[in-house]
Amino acid sequence: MKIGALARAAGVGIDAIRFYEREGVLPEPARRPSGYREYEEATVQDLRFIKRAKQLGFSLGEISELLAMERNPKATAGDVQRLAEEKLAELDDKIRSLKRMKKALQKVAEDCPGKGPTQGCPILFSLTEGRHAAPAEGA
Amino acid sequence: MKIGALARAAGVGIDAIRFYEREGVLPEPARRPSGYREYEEATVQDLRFIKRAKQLGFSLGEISELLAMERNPKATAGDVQRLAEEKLAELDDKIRSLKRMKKALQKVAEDCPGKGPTQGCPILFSLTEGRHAAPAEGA
DNA sequence: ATAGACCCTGGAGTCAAGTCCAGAGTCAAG
DNA sequence: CTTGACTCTGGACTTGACTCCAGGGTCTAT
Repeated sequence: MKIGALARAAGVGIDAIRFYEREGVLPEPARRPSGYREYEEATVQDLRFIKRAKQLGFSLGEISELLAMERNPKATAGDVQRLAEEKLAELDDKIRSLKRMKKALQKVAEDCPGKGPTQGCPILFSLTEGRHAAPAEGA
Repeated sequence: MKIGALARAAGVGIDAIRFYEREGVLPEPARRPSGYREYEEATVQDLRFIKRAKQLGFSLGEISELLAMERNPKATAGDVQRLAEEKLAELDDKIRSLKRMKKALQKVAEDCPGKGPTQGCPILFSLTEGRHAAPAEGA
């Protein structure tokens, strides 16, 4: 299978495949005498693996690890679990941080009259005066 | 006030201030004959405004708009509110997306025995086989 | 044999929001 | 006057995950 067919089969871009190979996420494939990359069916699965892991929030670096574990007979399910738990914690942090932002913005926005001059807008006011949760630095 | 004092007073880096000026977020300040930037007290407030707006999730581009509205007498509280609501919606999207990821990862991880070979790990299995409920991505 | 689709490499560009640097000039204190 | 701290400019670099390009070579169907 040539790279174009692989890309279509896996639903990724050709450049992304070459990029994964440069970065070591995927191994260098066999080559035809012409230099064309020649892929096996299994590589479609590898690319789908990468796609799904990305959807779960893993970075390419982490996906490399995951792929390496899959291939390494000495790796254990515990290793994979550890990575998954780190990622879960990371996801939780991000969610919490975003929720904090959302709450703060809602709080600030709820009294905005939605009309009239900006002077009456509590959003700008709170950003300007900032007497909310802002810690005083360097008194 | 020179740039170093301003940076300390506002709690940002000197380079960040110069960057904001280059990007048009802050106006170019007055200059001494030597070329040194000379700031007014009020700029400390502008920088704090930027800091807080960033904490609420606004990008520098959006902060420029916010600052422009604050200065433009024709801008209304409704304009500000619109921006805030867009941002709130954006925040919500991100939270939802992250939660989706988290759920999917949890689902996949909950059966992982945490020991033994990777063959028994449902995390890798689901990434490889992908026969779980693959959440349709945005499109 | 030839057209047109496909592939190769290496490198540059993208986005955001800065940070870091060199080399030169300026300011304040002693 | 001399330090030493500060500031100036312009440009390069960072992170992550690609995308896009030029200027070639190759493959396949007719």
